[in-house]
Amino acid sequence: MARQRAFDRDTALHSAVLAFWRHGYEATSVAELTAAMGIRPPSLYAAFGDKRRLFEEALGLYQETYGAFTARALAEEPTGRQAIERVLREAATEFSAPEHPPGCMVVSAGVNCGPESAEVQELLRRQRERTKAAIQARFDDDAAAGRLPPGTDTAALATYYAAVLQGMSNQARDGASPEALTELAALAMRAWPATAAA
Amino acid sequence: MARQRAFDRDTALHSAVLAFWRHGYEATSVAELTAAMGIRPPSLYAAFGDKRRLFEEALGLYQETYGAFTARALAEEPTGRQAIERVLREAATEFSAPEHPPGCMVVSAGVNCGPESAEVQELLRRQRERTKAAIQARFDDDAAAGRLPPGTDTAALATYYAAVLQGMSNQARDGASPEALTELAALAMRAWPATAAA
DNA sequence: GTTCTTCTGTATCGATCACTACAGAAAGAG
DNA sequence: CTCTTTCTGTAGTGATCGATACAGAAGAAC
Repeated sequence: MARQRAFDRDTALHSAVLAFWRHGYEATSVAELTAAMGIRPPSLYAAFGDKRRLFEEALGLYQETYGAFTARALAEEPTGRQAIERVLREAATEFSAPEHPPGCMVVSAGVNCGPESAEVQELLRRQRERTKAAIQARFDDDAAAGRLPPGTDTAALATYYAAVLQGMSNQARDGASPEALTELAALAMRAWPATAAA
Repeated sequence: MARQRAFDRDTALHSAVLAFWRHGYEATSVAELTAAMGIRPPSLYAAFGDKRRLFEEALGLYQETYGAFTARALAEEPTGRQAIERVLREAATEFSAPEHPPGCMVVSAGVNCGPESAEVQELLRRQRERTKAAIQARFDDDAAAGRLPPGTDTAALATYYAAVLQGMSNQARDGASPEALTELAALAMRAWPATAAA
């Protein structure tokens, strides 16, 4: 029927992920995006709508790839404690891997945005809250199974570990090594409430 | 001799602190700054040089006022443990105080900057490292005095608490209450190494 | 081949960016 | 008063922002 796209949409989207991850939403210009994606502005707008919708798609791809280790650990580990311990341990490696920008895109890509990108900030904030809620859900399982002391505030515990993850992302952006982040993760696990019986 | 300035320089600088604190360095435009400071661009440039130097001065004022609680706690408390415990406790209140933007300006004002503001990012990064080093120095005192188990990695401990502080700043920016942050701080203190003798 | 549709590249839109030229106004020196 | 100096407001600099108008090119239907 018509002319077909001359570039691979998924490859271009992946390049956009890396660009947004490195400099954040606002600081990544369309000119920088088109250069990274190897296309011209009209192709970008035809394929992705506008900069905001491109970011939304990029964030989705990030979650399914680089950021998927969190959901995987939370789903696969038998206990909340083992789940969060694995999340922190894998984050230490992922956040400082040299193959891609440091830290976590969900944590850092929307920090310094003006009011005109309030939608994007809100999108990221909701994602951070979803992660925190998923962590707390596993802790609630532990509490229900008696693996946490009676009366443990699982919401506060989830907030604590969410903050540690965000702090690890910041440290990685400041150049922390995988080893330093792994030590950090191990220290953070010492805050886990002691159970009376094993 | 000559016409004198029609605005109060310190008051204007304080307004600049709040503007930079809220939206970060790059996302705060000169137009927004002049509006917040109640002056016109030529007055800003005559009094402060340019946007970057205004930010440097604003950061200095922030450190002497809103951000001074950290240095104060580290200087005044008798032990490293008491110092970091007070830093976290006061940060819980300061980061979520309704009188000013949430979180810590040193943590959040330079996150999403492009390469053209590398100097500002580096300025903030160095400040974060100074704070981490100041924390570790107090931990080293504790280690030398036998208040920490032999062989304790004080650098890793300082990295951990620096990350917790940054995570608390992020949580505050996401709307965490002073109470939630205080609970977070208390949990973070549970990672403190147990000493064999008291 | 012709037609239709969609993509691509050039070149540009108005708006905003950090920043400043310029002229008038204000205040002390004489 | 005049002179000198510095500040203030208006207005506008070139550059870049996100986003597009337009025309030509590409490919399938016929």
